Amino acid sequence: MSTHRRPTIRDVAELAGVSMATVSNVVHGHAHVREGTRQRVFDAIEKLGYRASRAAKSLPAGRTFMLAYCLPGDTAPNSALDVFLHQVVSTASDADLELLLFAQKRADRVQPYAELLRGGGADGFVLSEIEYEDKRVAYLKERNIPFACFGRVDDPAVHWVDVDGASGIRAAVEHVYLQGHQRLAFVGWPNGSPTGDDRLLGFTEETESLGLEPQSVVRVINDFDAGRKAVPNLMDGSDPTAIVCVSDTVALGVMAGLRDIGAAPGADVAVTGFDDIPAASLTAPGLTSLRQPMDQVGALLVQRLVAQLIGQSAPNSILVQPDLIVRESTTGNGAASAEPEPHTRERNL
Amino acid sequence: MSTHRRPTIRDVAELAGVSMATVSNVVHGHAHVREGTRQRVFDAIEKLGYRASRAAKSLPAGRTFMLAYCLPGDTAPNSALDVFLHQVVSTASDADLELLLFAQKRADRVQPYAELLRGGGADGFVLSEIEYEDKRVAYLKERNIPFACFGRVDDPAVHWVDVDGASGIRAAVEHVYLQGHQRLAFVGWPNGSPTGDDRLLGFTEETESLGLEPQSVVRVINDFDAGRKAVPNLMDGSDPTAIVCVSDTVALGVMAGLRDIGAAPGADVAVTGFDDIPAASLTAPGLTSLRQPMDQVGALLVQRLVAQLIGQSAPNSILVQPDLIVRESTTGNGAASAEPEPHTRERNL
DNA sequence: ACGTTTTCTTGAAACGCTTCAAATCGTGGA
DNA sequence: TCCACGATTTGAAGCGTTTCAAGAAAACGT
Repeated sequence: MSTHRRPTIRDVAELAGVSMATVSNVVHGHAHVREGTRQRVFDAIEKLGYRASRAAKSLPAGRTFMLAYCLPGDTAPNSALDVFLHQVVSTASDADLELLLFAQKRADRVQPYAELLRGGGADGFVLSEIEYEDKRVAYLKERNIPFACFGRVDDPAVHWVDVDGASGIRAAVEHVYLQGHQRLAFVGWPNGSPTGDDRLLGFTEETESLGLEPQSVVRVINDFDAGRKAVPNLMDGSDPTAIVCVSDTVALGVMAGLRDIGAAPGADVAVTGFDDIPAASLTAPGLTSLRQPMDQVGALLVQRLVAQLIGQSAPNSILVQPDLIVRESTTGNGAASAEPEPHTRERNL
Repeated sequence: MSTHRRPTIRDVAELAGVSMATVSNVVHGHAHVREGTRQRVFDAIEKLGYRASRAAKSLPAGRTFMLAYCLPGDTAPNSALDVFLHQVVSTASDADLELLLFAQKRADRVQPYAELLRGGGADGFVLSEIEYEDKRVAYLKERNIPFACFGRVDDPAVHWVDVDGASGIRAAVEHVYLQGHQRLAFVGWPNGSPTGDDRLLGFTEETESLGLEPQSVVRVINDFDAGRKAVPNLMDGSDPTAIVCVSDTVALGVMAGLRDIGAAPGADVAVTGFDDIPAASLTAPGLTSLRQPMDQVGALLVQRLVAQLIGQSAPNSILVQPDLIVRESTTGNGAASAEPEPHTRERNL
């Protein structure tokens, strides 16, 4: 019952028969501590299970020993969040940092950051869902607060990590090309998102470089139905044999749309997506897609952040490559009952 | 360039011409502060944009003003995490609490909690993925640390919130029964998980109560392929016309398995899932499923926790009801091109 | 006008840790 | 043996808040 008081540095000092200052020195590996003393202190620490309290450390240090991440405000499902967060937390923990989560409530994207900073804040921020001219970037940069972005930023001073969407799409195009497809189409997002624009760029670049004639491109919002409804238009003019999509959601819609008009995705028309969301492998035929290495991204972001915190310089921007995951939507054997790769599991939270 | 120092309570005191203690009193709404003084202090606070630093508040208070949540250790996709976390963070924020995220690194489920607590900890924990005889529950309870579980715990003293899986499955059974199905089957998880056992219970209860003869039940791990491969056995003996599944992942596998043997899910055999993962609506036919109200759960958990923190008593356990989302997998019009409900969108992180 | 109350304010200690100038130790050279 | 000097260790201040006993001010009754 007696909730034992957490041991303080004073308890350790007394047990080891030294002053609090010495304990602090030992803990911080400061020079000039005699070996015997160091040992006694370590023993005491061990015995008491001592660990400096975050709050007490913060106060004199003027740092919080925490990073912060703002959950996006909308409620759209974000299937990669768990992997991403897990990696962010783990990497941060390696640098003895913890992760504070906060959320955007209103439309204002900057306000939650300002609010958090007023109340003690964090030592640095991980940003995601970067948009062109992102207000948050401007806000944090102006205040000299360390941050790292998941998503490219057009400012050489800003640290960012992004997935090379263009390169990913190029790989998808090359893949279907090697499967013998010559007439491709691209289903993209509306103009104006860094991610969408980048992926489209990959499509035009690669089809050109393969010497294919200009291919048809349609743009829809990121939505299953939008993809589904885009199919009739798409098959109208150019009559493509492969449809490269900007996202899995759209691609799955396209697959449904193909079935609506009596075409078999995978067998009659190849389809590729992007993101490798769980649904891509929970459907038959499985959807060929590009997996974003969210674990890498998470780790790199935190490393970037930590580098800033300890004043190290490091390259500011990094592009990581997505992996092409080939499934039956581009290989044709749609009814294959043997899945090539182990399926991921879905859990209850 | 000059990174303005965050204003402290002393700055406010000076500007308002009062002592720090008075500022503190005003902020905390303590009695006996003259109206004029209160106003002056508020003005100063407003003008300076003052907010007490979390760390400085923590120290004398002996609390951290933070809740903590441990991300599950494995890397299985958890599509509902974002909604859940968002709600947890928002609700916590309403009580002026922030959310600290940490992660399990090794197999030991308790160790990360112990570690976090040693280093300053948190005022309370939100647990998920509760198992029978959960070690974490024992650990925290023993130490008198406030916590609330997402998942039922067989201990009246423990605060928990869970989704009523049995009731959800009963609704699914009733639904397919009303569609005219009499021969049902259940695809469940291996014995031993509170969630899986509960859902199975709903199936046996409801089929019995409907006066149906004992139905066949198979158990598989929570995996697409496992569901897919279970179909042949299932259609062997009892030849069910409706298959109720313990999860969407399994259900999607079952749908694929049905196609493998030439049956049309939705048209020939009805299929239901559980969890309403994004994939359930990103497939054709859409999968009838039970949506867990993760937002409710998140909010309730935090409310439970806050009640403990401020010493209020409140009912310890709450069951929330999942919503049956009917799609074409049980209504037959599998090729319908008009989806009944707006599709959710998938984003890049 | 004066002693009492009652209402407002405030000084200073305490929270646990870091820091740094100053004190103490120990050792080699004279 | 004594002193200087680097190696160790430590006392005490300070980080921003809260708290509470105690002081100051306003209000009251006579």
